[in-house]
Amino acid sequence: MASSAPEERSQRVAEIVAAARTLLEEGGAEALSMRRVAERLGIRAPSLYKHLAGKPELEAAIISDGFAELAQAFAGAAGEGPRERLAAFGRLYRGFATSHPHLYRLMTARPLPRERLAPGVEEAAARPLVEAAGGDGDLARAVWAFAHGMAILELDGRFPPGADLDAAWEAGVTALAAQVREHRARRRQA
Amino acid sequence: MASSAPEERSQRVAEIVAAARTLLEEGGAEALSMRRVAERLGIRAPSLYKHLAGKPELEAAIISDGFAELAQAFAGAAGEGPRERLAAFGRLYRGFATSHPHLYRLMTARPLPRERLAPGVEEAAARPLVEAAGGDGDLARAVWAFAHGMAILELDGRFPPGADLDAAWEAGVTALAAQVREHRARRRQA
DNA sequence: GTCTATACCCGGATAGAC
DNA sequence: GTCTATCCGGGTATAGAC
Repeated sequence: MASSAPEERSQRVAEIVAAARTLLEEGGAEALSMRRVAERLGIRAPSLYKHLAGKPELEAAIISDGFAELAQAFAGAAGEGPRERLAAFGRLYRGFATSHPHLYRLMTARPLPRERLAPGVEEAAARPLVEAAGGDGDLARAVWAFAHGMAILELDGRFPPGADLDAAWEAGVTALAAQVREHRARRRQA
Repeated sequence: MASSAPEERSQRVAEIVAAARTLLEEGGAEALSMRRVAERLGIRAPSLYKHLAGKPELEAAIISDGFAELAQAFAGAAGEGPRERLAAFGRLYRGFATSHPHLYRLMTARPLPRERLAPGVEEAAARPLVEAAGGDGDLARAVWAFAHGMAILELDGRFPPGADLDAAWEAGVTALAAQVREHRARRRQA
């Protein structure tokens, strides 16, 4: 069974997910344990299993919420040409990742439990990306790979200390925007 | 203390690292436990601590070896122009990731324990990337982000089932190669 | 020096009583 | 719906046998 959207969750389940989310955002994935979630709610860990199937389902609920919030963040993406659209997408993407680093990691840095997610949330978050890429699926995947790579490598502290990440983002956006423009030109010809 | 290079490792430590590497490559990070490593060597887990400080040091030894192998793989990278050099880099990078998925994840999908690594291995693996990017550090980081994003998203099964990943790689390489060419042109002017 | 046995703490999860 | 008791597996420290 797929995880319910927030509105369909029972009061108790919503409280559990909220407590779990707080633990995750404050202390990362290691801080998110069933025992700790229970402790935060003043109950024992086994009691949680009367409301949720287990930890994977709890994580999936958090991930579903994350995708919904990401899609909402993208709603504010605007821009005249491919260049500005891609740049705006990049700013929002990076902003989400750096604002919710542990949540972002949970959402992206592992295989996605698609069967447990609320239906449609992944697609809703992906759509603005495809649009920013001018409708070309291959290019959209290249853009996503770039954006995810920049975001996750920054979160993990993998870039050198003095690295100018704004400049790296700009270099990638510039390169990919030129491709979007070319793809559009080819499309007009056909 | 930094992890020793393979040649400086004692026989016993080398055997332990080899057993750990096998477990990792065969069963992923969850399969890599101190108990299992010991079992594979016919001893008990606590005995390992006479040879190694702990699991983080064992992982660091595996990671150091991985970087050395990655640097060696890049040695075969050749190409006439920026386009072909970047394409060759991408092929080798993707090949390494798909040939050793669990090792690649251990090396890249988490913060890097730099203090425990054998000195110089990270830089040796990074150098060919900077060269492929034409010497521009910002562009090199954009290239790395793209390559890592493509590799890790493929390993984690995050792209749609029918996605043409060869085409996505090509789109990104084409876009970034054009930037490398432009950077070179600007450099000649100055 | 190298290994063993034992033990502690943490984690996910289940069974069954109230 | 919550409890207690319990199991399993993991990393790790200590004590002591050989």
